[in-house]
Amino acid sequence: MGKNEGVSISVIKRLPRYYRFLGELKENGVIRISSKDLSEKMGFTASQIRQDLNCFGGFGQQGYGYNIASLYEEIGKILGVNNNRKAILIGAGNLGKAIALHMSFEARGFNLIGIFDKNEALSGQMLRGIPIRNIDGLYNFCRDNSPTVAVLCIPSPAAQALAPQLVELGIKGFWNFSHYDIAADYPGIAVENVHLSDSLMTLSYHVSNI
Amino acid sequence: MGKNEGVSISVIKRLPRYYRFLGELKENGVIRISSKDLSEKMGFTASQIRQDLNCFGGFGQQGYGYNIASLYEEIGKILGVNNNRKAILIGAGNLGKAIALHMSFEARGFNLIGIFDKNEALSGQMLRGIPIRNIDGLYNFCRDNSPTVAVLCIPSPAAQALAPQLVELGIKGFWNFSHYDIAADYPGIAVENVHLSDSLMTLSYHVSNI
DNA sequence: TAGATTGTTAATCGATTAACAATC
DNA sequence: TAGATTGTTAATCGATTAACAATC
Repeated sequence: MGKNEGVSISVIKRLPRYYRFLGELKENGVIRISSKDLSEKMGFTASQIRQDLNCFGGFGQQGYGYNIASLYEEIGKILGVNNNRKAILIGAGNLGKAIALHMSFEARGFNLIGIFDKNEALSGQMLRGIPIRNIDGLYNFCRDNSPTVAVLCIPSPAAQALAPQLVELGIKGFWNFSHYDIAADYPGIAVENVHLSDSLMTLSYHVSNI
Repeated sequence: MGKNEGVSISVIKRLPRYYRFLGELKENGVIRISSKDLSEKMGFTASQIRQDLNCFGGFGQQGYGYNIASLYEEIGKILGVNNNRKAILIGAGNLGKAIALHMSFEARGFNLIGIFDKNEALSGQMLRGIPIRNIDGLYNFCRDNSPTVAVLCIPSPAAQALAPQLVELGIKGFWNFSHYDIAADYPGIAVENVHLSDSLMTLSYHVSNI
């Protein structure tokens, strides 16, 4: 791993957006596109697009542009959409349920194999064909199934307490919806903190300062 | 409006994080904090904290640091957490339901006054004490209640079609969970596009490139 | 007063944009 | 071949960090 070590966070955060737009173009039967035309669609500069893509390889062709199908596939590879990583979801409240039911985990490189909640009353209930298990079974489940990613839809204190345990159990990545910031300082652990409240407050600011 | 026009997006995106950490410190009964101590807690540099805060005013005191309660309140004001803007939510599927039930709209400056879905079968069902209405009633509802913010939990094509109509109806801000990017080029309209799929793919990349 | 810590200016760093030679 | 468009280097811009005089 670590082949693309030099690539900056700013570039990486744009990759899913490229993937999205290229996917649409592909759906619409478009075969090729120049960085200039893509820049107009996406609201980036053509220069930035060429720079970004060149972090990973020369995917284009002078005088022609980029082949959409193959660029889409390349970016998919970079993002690991076919990696099929085993993931577990912890917390089957409103948000956890919505995430479990709503997200296309498969299309993004994940395979949701387990759902946990501390609420005994939920145990056995099915979400997406996956049974909700009691959190007590987490240790054995991880030992037997070796998931590598955990989706946290639990309150801050629970997330704070659980994160180190999950690292012990072999979790390499967190998709964290709790109010708590999982430190980016676990060595060798990837974290995406999704702070919906922060996003809502940013919107509040912008609406007030249009 | 537009008083803080010069402030960069990077700074604004950090404000909710300040607000969160200061809120916790306040809860814990801490009275004052220096930029240095705060920097260690938050993982920013002290320099950045002082720069960020000074975009909005001199909230600190030399030799003392920052008073937590008053800084918390100031940032709250900047973010508009007491603005109580009328908001509507469109799309009461899994995600819409979770957002409606899970988010503390009030604590972030919003008052959720209406929920809409095109599915007739959901009409009348209550979420958080708010009845789900049929989307057909949107026009009259907006005319009568003048909401200023719309939360979109609907598929891309629906979001794309609805956005301009909502602008017509007086919506000034979008919290958009659809796959579609609402253009930041509506003049005078604030947009927060929340792309959960993009976040998940970014995590996928990071896990593969630790 | 002396010590601490801010507010603010200057220096550095990184990311974006522009330019253009290479080449399909 | 001529035209188009990339890959890549150089220039610009903005954001972060460092430094320090002001001041509580």
